[in-house]
Amino acid sequence: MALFIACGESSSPVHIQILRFLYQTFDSIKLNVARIFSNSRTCSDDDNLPCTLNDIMSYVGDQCRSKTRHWFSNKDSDNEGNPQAVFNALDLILKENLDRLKTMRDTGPVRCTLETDYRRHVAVIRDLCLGGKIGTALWLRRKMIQKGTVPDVLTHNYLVNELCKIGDLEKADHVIREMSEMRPSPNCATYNAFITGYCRVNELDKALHLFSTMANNGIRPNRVTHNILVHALCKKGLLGDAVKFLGEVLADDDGKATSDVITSTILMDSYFKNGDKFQALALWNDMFQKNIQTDIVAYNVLINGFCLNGDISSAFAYFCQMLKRGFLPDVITYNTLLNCLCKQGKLDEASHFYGVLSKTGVAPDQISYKTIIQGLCIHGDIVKAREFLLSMLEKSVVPEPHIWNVIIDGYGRCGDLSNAFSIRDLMLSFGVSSNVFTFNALILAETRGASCNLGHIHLALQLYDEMLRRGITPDIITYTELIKGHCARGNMKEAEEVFAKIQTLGLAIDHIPFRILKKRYRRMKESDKARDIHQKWLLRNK
DNA sequence: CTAGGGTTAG
Repeated sequence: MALFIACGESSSPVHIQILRFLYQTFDSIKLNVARIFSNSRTCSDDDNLPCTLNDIMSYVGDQCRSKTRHWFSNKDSDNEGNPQAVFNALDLILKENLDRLKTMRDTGPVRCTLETDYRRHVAVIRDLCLGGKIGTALWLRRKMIQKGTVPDVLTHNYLVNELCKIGDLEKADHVIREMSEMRPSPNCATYNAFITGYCRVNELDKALHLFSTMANNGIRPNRVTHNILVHALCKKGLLGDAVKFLGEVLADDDGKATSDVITSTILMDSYFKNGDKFQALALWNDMFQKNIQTDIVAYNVLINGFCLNGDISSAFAYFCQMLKRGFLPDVITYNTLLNCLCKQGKLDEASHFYGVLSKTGVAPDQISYKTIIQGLCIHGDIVKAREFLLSMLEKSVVPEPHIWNVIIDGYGRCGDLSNAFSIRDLMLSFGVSSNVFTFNALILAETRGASCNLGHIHLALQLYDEMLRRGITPDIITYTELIKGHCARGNMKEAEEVFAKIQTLGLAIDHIPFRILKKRYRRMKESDKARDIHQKWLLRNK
């Protein structure tokens, strides 16, 4: 009934199909929701509870949406129905049903065997974790435990992993404690997730401490554990410690020192980043000697390593080798090489390579576009950069803010204010909001105009006001640009005011604002004031 | 997709 109302009076084929679809998918969803509610007779004291109902609804809604989308994509005719209207209708129906289910909850639980009940609940917890609804997932876990059914270690690991991913290590710790005191006992994957969590928030010492307690708890760290810590050490620039660590843990392994491709990849990457391509290559060759199967990530690290070295011909040599060995390059391989070509100013080759990329079925991503558009802008080919932007729009890919900003900046730097602003307007029309970088690019465009064509500094100031009105916080670049603009016009009083403002705000300041002011005072033969600025600079560095 | 490696960056 509600469905007919929601869909309107039309009974076109598409609506009938939607109806059929809804009735097919709805039962399973209802079941899930019912199951959740059937266990919630007592109110939880969990602090996450207030969001529970919303979470369930959005969870169910998401499932429905994705199914609907899938359903739509399978139809190529009768498809001019408005999907948003369908989603609205769906939401409406879901809300009604949730209300009904609430009533059901009070009148009696849904009958089901314990085993299917358990399996469904566990599956819901897993899905909630993967969907980022950790609060609801924890709540459901507690409900299960209160009913005397304890989720297995795998399900707990999903919970721990999600908690660590959002950085709530306190709660992860709490869950793991409960696991240790009751059941299920944490396993190696539990610890690995927890260790990764600490590494992610840069608490390496805690991660290492956790590692050292594993043996006491009767859990043997595995290769994954080692890789997590080796990677974290490398990322902190402690390659030497990483190698030492690896040597120690492998020595404890009764000489069964089987290294794997991931460990080698981590170390190889780190050697390259430390500028030691010989050690990196030694590792690569070692992998072949030990008959370790390489993979595409290892190749990407190798290719990127040579790119970092500026050795583009070796990078392409290994690119060819990987093709010959039957490894299909992925978008990261292409982006790496594309970036290298752009950095070296080989824009023609980069464009050509981009053409190859798109013909081999590797879809370019935002990074591909960003790389090539930025390369083109830096090397002055703003026209071509703009063409790439438009080609994205033709493919219905909405560029991320950074890409728009690069083009706006490109126009600004070559003095084309009208195009800079028209791209900004185009960006807004696609629903992408300006950010601090957008405004900085526009302010730079205006102050550049001001330096050759005295009189436009007020336009830059207008932009600054607009920025504040929109709640975008100016950064050091914004203020530096304003100082530059004021100096260009000789408004030294205003320039000094902005300079003072930077210091009041306590923004991290570099040498640029000092240099701009000093230079200007020197040019004005105001050597006292120039010296004054210099003194301030020296004072800062004390 | 129970846990581990690679590409961008005004």
